[in-house]
Amino acid sequence: MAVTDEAITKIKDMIISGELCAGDRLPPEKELSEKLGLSRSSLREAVKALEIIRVLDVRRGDGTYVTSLEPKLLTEAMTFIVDLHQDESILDIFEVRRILEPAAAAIAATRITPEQIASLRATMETIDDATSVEALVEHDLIFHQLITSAADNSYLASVLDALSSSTVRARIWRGLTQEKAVDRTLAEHTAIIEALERGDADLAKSLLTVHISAVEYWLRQAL
Amino acid sequence: MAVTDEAITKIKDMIISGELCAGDRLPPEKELSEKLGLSRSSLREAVKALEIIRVLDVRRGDGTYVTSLEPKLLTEAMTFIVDLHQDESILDIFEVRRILEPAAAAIAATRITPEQIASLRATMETIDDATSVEALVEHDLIFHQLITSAADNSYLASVLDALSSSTVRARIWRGLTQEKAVDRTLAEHTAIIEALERGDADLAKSLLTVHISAVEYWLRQAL
DNA sequence: ACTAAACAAACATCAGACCATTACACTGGC
DNA sequence: GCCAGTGTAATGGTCTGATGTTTGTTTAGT
Repeated sequence: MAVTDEAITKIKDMIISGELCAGDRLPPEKELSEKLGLSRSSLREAVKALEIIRVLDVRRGDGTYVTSLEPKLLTEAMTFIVDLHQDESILDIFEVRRILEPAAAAIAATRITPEQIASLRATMETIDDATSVEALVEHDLIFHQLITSAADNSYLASVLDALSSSTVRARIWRGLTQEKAVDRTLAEHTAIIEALERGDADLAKSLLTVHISAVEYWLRQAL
Repeated sequence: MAVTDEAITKIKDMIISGELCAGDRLPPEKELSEKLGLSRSSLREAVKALEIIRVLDVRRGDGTYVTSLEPKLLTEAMTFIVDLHQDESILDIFEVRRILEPAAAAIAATRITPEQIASLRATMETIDDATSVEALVEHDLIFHQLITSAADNSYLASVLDALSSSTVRARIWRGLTQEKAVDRTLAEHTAIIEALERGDADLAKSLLTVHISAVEYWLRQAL
């Protein structure tokens, strides 16, 4: 194995073993490179790789730290990869969403707070007939994120957020606008909010299944 | 933005725009670094980061290539991150698995081939009373992977594989062995195979829910 | 006590050298 | 003509050392 990959493994092991904890600061690059037995250049490659997947946080002029390692950090790394897979595979991604999002809504229905309901309603009010596609995408993003976060499971939220990255969303809403299907989609959002408010897990789940399937059906035709 | 991060973005954009396709070879490091306007060292950091998340494949003495970008490559990158999140958060991970795996089994029940059924049976026959924990983990890994792959959705398989990384599995089987719960777990595996063979999606789904919930219950007590 | 300048520590970047591996073309033998 | 072995060029892997930039801390002055 290359020295850089060894260094990646060693740093990872230091975190798994507990030698390094969330928030801890790593030794300076020079010192760490000597300890691990490689040059500073090679160590920097390892650190950069761990920074991209949000394991390390490098602060210039200060030092390098282990991130909080919260599940939400998984999103960024996953989104990066999902963004690159956008053609045929989009239907597979939707199949996973159609499993996860209704389940998330059902959980959310039992746990959602009045404040979260209010936030959902607020996102609806930012929309009218003149709203741009970009604003619709933004609304959609927040709407679905509010539901997944109401399910109170960071992993669930992270995976779902990554699977519905904004580049994918943008393409879909552009299509929905052309098909004049925006009204129907927004009406579905309203119905979902009402089901969540009544705590009707079963209805919320079914509504989400219908909601996602509708988009999936449109996509299947468009491709 | 730092030059290295710029380089990462530029390379990513080259892939999204189609300037670089799966399997394509990048220009040599020296040439690419001049084209992007940064030193070879800094470019190498960018390349290393993209290699870790399986976007690039670097072959020493040959060149650097864009990977196939298949969804299964998502697994490795995700596993790397999930491996680092192993304490309290394990229950959240199980909640996601309990949603996805029964759904995957239901889909698998309608699509599974006789060959895949035979492979599942074969994994059962490698096990007896004297089997070591390591071998049990290996069996479990293959068993669940066969089911997710029978669902014929690479994204579903990737996400599930990542969420049930082998480090997590190892801990659990060690616990099951101590609790003498190995027999019951293996019996559940057998029942799942039979449901899949009969194409009974509903039963397969329920069996998976029970199967995962049992482990989840044990975990909740153990923590 | 407060402020601002100086300092030190740490990461950012670069240039250039040399090593190790691989692919490929060439050559000789069959 | 075909194949195996060989050599070479191309390419990534690694190291060293220097310099720039940013940040946090200390210190001198008010």
